Amino acid sequence: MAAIGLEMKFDGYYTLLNECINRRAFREGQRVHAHMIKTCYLPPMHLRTRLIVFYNNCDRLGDARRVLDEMPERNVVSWTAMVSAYSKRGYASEALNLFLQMFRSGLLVLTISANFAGTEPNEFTFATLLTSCTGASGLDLGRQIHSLIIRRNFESHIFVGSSLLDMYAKAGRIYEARGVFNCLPERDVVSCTAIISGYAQLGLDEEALELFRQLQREGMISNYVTYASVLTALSGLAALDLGRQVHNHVLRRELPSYVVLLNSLIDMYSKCGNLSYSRRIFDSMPERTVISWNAMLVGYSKHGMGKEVVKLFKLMKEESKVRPDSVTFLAVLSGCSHGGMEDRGLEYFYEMEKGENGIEPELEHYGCVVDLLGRAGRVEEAFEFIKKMHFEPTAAIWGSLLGACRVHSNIDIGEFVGFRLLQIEPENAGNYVILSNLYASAGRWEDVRTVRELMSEKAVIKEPGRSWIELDQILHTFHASDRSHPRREEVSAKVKELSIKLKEAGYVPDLGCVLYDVDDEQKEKILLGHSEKLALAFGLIATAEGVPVRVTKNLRICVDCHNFAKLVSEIYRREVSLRDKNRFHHIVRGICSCGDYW
DNA sequence: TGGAGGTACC
Repeated sequence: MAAIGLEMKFDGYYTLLNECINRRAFREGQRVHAHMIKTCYLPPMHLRTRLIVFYNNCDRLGDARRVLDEMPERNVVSWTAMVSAYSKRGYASEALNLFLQMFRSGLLVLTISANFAGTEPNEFTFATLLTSCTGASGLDLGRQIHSLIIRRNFESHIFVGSSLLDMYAKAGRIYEARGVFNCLPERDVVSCTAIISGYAQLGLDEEALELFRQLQREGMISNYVTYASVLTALSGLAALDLGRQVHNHVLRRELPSYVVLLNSLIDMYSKCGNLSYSRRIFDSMPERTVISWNAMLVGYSKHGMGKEVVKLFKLMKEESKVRPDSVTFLAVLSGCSHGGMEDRGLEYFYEMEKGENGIEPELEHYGCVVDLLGRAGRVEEAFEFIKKMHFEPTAAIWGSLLGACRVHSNIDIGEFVGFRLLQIEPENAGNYVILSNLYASAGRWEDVRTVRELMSEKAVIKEPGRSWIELDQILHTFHASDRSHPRREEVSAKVKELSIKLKEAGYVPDLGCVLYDVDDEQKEKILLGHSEKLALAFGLIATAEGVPVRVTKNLRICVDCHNFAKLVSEIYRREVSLRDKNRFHHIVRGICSCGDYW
């Protein structure tokens, strides 16, 4: 009779707890737990595990841990429930420590008892644990766990495999990730999405897109996470037509309005140059997270629309329950800078410094201030600001100041900063180019030569410049002095024609942009071979008159190409929208939205 | 008890 009573008690508690888990009803669940204690009921292992799940579900990791610690015996499910909670909330070292504790307890039991299955990790444990292998030591740990997985024969389990390939991809080891993926005996939408997103997150956008297409051909049914991942790749490629096509798929599939997917769409449209679509999606969202606001703010920022940034930020503070985070402030500060609203940006930064927003300025925010001061021509002040920072200045910070020195022709500071930068980042060719630009603008040709010699001494490997244009869902890519495009003859003839016409209108090639030791004629030839000029020329011949030309470049646009594009927009009456590594340049009738500062 | 996902200075 007593046994039946206990069983009924168990059933009752179990049902009640599950309801509380589903509804995340903390108080109610706590009362259920209290009732067990008050009535001296000793819950069996299974029920205690539900308590762990319940507390974790209500964000009460400490309470959950107490339940685990007080358990007279534990099985793999109770251990794994707690490891999972730590992993999900980002407590990686706690997750790993608990796993080790579990693992050691398993070994201990192994030595004293034949029945050790209770604490032997299973596929659930490994799949969840691998998500905690991030950061600096993540790869080492991940590899060690991988060897445990192989020894226990879990490698081809689909969840373990997905988690494993994701771990490698997040550590930048895409080949190893792909190896795990290729060896999976079966695939599902999660493992496929993990590998696609792995490529996209490493900036291997074309590979991500190609794999997405291949897996679709092979029958993968995408879900909203797959679409979000491929949209990230399309944002990187600025592939508007392809992005629209994915958007249409999403609409046809009638996927519910997942915030994550809508955020990806906002980002994709803005990075593909279509801000009004981004805003339309943003306005139609039933709920927004801080990432939705940030994506929209970043969009306006990259397009140099400072006023819109300020307006939207105000709206966010007034009307939204979402609190700005450190990324919001990065977007707002860089938006003010890109939009030529230096004073406003500085005001925001001082507010941050005073602690008015609850967000401490980080190194990146200081970087924005250097940019703001530099753009405003306050180069000395920017230099003093860097010296007073309580962060060690990074190459990005010095790079920002060097850019300001170039635009405002401040040779003294520029020279100091330039050489400082060459010490920190001797392999970055861009730094030599800007320093050389600076000397060239002052007519210091001897110094231009010194910089050039330094560059050849240090054997700089320059990331090859690459520009592309999307036409009818096809990306046409050009490399510097590229002769590989099927329409290369036409393109090169068009560049020559442009050069002649532009020179008549006053174009003077900026030879300081070339760091090769060749004669001026050769330098001019090199400049005309820059990838963005090839893409621009191709855009002019491949699209109808009057149609805006959209070019995307993997690096920052050079001074000469910027001048060139401005003149093209004026003479050929074409709007040119050029996205470089940092921002958009919207050029209309010879005037660029960047105000010639970038 | 479980695996994938959106924003970020230069």
